Amino acid sequence: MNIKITLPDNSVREYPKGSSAMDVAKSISEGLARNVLAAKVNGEVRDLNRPIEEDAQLTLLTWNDAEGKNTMWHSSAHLMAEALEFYYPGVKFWVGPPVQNGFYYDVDFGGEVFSADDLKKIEDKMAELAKQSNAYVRKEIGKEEAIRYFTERNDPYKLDLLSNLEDGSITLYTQGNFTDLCRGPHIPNTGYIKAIKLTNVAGAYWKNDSNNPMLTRIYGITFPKKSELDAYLAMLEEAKKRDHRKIGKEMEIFTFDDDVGPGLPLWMPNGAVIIEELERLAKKTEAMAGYKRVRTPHLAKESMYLTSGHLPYYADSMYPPMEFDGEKYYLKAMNCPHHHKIFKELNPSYRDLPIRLAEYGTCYRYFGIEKYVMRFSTHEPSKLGQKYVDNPVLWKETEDMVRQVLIESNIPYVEVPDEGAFYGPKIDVQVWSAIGREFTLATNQVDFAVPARFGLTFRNAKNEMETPICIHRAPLGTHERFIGFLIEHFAGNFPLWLAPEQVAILPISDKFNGYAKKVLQVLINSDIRGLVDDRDEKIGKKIRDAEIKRLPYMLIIGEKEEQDFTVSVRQHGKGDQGTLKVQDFVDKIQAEVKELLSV
RNA sequence: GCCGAUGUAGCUCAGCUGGUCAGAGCUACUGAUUUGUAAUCAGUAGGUCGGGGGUUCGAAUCCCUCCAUCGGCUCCA
Repeated sequence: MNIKITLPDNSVREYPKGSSAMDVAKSISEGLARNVLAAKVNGEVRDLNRPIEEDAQLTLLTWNDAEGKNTMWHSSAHLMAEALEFYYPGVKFWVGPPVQNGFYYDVDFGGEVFSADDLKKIEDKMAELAKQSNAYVRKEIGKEEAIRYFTERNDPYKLDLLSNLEDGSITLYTQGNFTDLCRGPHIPNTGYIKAIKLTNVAGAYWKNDSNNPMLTRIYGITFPKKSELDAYLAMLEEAKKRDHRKIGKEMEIFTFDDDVGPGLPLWMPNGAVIIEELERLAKKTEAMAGYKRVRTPHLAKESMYLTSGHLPYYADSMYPPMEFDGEKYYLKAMNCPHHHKIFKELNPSYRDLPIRLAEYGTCYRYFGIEKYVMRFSTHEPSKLGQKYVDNPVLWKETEDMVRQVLIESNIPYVEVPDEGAFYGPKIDVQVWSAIGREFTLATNQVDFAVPARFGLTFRNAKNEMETPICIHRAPLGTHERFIGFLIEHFAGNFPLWLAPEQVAILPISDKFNGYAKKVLQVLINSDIRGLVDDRDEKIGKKIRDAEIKRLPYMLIIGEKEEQDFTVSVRQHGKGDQGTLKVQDFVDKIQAEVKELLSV
């Protein structure tokens, strides 16, 4: 008897009943049979060798499919468990799922410390076991039998899992000397795993509950080819090189000091230049949009944050208050309450609206990149009055309004429930750093609560008092985050307008230091940031150092240049660009900056 | 808060089974060299080995404690 198998391209093939997905793969091509890792049968991911008993939609999953990768990594977790059991007989296992980049297994070593130094021997053992190409064997088992099995093995974790499983749906998988309670699926045998790297060991609470004991979580990743592992490791190295903490220090952008305190950056001269350039751009943009600048103090009394309503929500992320004359003062964690006070003093009429205020103040909160996404955060109705201001009508109104704006402006976004601010919905720009950390860069927040708390009003056209709605904006987020993002995005190779130092003037020998300084003066007079490397070094060394410092332009000058009042231009990463008159170089730089800044 | 790692000269790191273990490279400084597109040579200087306490005849090294940094504590057989 035959069954009909429908493949993703909608072609239909007939096979004897009970054929496996592997049989299908073999019938299509030898290469496919070699690369296939698992099969999706009628939407369910299954082992390749399980017989198919009826007509089915079949997708053969390879390393190029997320589900194929996950199957491989899940099987790798079992392989790691086998290796661990070899060296640590009696260890207990909790769960070992595939994750974003690889897999982990949570392990109870019974008090023994397992540290990163122990990873290598496990890795080696895994490689040895992988070579044996042991099959992953599936076995269906009754619940009672399963309970007996894991009771005998004195395994409280698997018994805990079993307690939530239904009889008839329980399976064990065995490869080599290791058997685990597992729903599968798995790759056919351990030989598919060709490259192994155990990456990290960390603590993780059992069931993610800090009241529970802590298990040892071991992270790893595997590949079907050695070359893919090498590429992955190279990618990690590359990301590490972009880490803003490393580059920031290297380029003398910012530093931290134990005496100043954690999370309190000291912006060095190079960092200050970047901040000032960014603010200059932001100020210009805001001025064009009708914003007016204000300045407010770094402190405010507790009463203001009680009025605004921030204190209960932000207490954890604000520094503790300082007391003076019986009053509590807080370092400001946000500008908006101060700005509400200014609004009140302005006492506007509807003709004055909207009032647009902007400030680049220092706020205090306790606490690489190629992609970003607009995140529209909304509230969770069940949490009104707790996490959110209790005003369901305004929530609905403003959320609909913001959604409409996003759609009409053609801005792609993802909607995230239960992430709104306590006073209203918000739009964030989410980015991912080179080292994989997600954070919020810029934010726009609708606020229909705080203006009322401050008693803000304006006079409407009917000469009645009305409460305004406030929109909070943080176009740059914090300097730390924004500049951190820029560092990683550019890997420290800032565009000309942001580069702390734009031009290095490199005299061939000290005979030309005088001319170099003249050229520097011309640059300075033209608002170009430059320096002269007048060290007693050979030109090759000066160039090398300027390249390492990521200086966008180098001007090499010697006898020829001095005679003709020219400079020999070299561009960072691009090499020799020929000779220009000094004034032509100035024009070129100014034009380039202008072009970069005209968005 | 918890688990693990790390903290040695301005920077990157070696030394850490206790006794020529206080080192290297870069940087800085001095001198020689006067250099044409990614490292000239030589010399000099620089450190309470994160802070504090303890064990010992003797501690960078072992123990305790505190501080700071990094990774993790989300992806449920």
